Amino acid sequence: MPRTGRPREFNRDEAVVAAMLLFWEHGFESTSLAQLRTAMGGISPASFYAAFESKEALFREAIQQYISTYGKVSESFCDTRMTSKAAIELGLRRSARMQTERSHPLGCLLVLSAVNCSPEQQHIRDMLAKEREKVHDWINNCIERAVANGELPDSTDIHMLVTLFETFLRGISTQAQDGVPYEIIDAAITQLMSIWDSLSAS
Amino acid sequence: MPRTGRPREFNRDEAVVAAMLLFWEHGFESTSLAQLRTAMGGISPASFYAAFESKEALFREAIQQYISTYGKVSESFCDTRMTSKAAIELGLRRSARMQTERSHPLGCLLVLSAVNCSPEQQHIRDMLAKEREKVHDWINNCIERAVANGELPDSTDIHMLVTLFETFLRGISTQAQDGVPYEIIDAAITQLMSIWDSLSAS
DNA sequence: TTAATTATATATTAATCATTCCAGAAGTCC
DNA sequence: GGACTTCTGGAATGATTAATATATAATTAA
Repeated sequence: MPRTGRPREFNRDEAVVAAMLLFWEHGFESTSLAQLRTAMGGISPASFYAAFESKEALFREAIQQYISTYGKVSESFCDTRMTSKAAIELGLRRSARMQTERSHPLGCLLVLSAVNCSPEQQHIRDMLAKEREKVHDWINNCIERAVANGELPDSTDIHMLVTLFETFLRGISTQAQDGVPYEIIDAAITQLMSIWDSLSAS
Repeated sequence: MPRTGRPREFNRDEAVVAAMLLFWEHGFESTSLAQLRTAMGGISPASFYAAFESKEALFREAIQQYISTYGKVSESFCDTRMTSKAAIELGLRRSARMQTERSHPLGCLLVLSAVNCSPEQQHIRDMLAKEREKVHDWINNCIERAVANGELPDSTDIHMLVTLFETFLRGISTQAQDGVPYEIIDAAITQLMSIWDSLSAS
C-alpha cells in the first residue's frame, strides 16, 4: 500500500477480477490490452502499466486470483478428512458445478486460457501446465492413499485410475463451454464413481 | 483445375496440410499469416490470396482436411457393423491413439483450435462446435441403438451415458497436450468400458 | 503472333498490438 | 509552503496484423 503520492482512482483488486474474467473467456493472447483496460474501468495505458507491470504479469495475478477463489473446488482432491472416494467424487462434482455456473465464463481457466498460443508464448502454456500438475498430484496422492489404507486393493493400477478421473475432469471444461448442463454431467459422475465400488469389492 | 494462365508454383494440397498442422498446434488466431506463408513453402501474400480467399477460408479448408484424414477415427462411433459397445470402445481407443501420436500436433483439432477466440471471431468457435456436434450425435445414436436392440436395458439413461463417454473423449485432448502417453489412456478406457458390462448385466 | 488468363514479386495499406513518454494532477511528509 | 512521490490523461512508439495494389511473368487458346 502506497502511503504517499496521488491515490489510485480505480480499485486494483476489482480490476484483477475483471481481467481474470476476460482471460477466462477469451484466453491470454486473444484478450487485448484495450479490452482489458476497458473492462478494468476505462483506465489509461499509463495507469495500467503503473499498477501492473505488463499484460503477462497481470495474467499471472489473474491466475492466482482464480486459484484462490473459483479454483478452490479442486482442493477437495487433497482433503484427507474424508475417504479417498468421497474426495474424488466431491472434487468432480464441485468442479462440474463451478464450471457450468452462468455467473462467470464456462469451463476451467487453468485448462482453457492458454490452449491457443503462439510459439513465443510457450512459457505461458508451461506456467498453466504447472498449475494443472498440482491438481494431478492431488488426485494421484488421493488414490495412493486409498491403496495404502486398504480403501482400494494393492493390485490397483494407480496411474490408470488417476488418468481415468483426470481425463474426465479435463473434459468437463469443453463440455461446459458447449453448454452441457450441470445435472447431466453430475449424473455421469455418479456412473463414473461406480467404478470405484467395483474395484474395492474385488 | 485451371486450364489456362500461369501455373501455380506450389502444391496447393500440401500447403493446406501444412496450414492444418499449424492451426492444430497453435489455434486459429494465434497462427499468423506470415507463419502460414512460410510453412506453405514461402509463398507471397499475393500468391496466398490468389489461391485461398482469406485466412478464415483457409482455416475452413484445413478443418475439412483434418476431418477427412486424422478425424476419421471418430467415425467408429457411427459404425453399425459392430455392437454399440465395440463402436464406442474402438472410437475411444482410436481417438486416443491418434491424439497421442508424435508425428503431428497432440490432441484433437476440432476441440483445441478455437478455444481461445476474440469476440469478433465467435463464428469460428460456432463452426467448430457444429463439427463437434456431429460426433456427439454419432455417440448418441450409437447408445440409442444399443437400447433399441437390447444391448443395453430400457432403463438406461442415454443422455448420461453419452455425456460420460463424450466428456472423457474431450478430456483426451488436453491430456495428450500435457504429454500423457497412449498406453495409460488406453488402460483408462478399458476401465471406463467396464461400466458398459455392469449396465448390460443389470 | 496475339489475346486472354492466372500466378508471381514487391510495395503498401490501414488497423491493431503491447508498450513508453511526457506533462500535469493529487496526494503525503517535513 | 515546498519537496517528494505516485497516479493520471493523452499522444506517440515501433512492430505486427490481415489484406490489397500494381506491374510483370508464364502459361493456354485462337
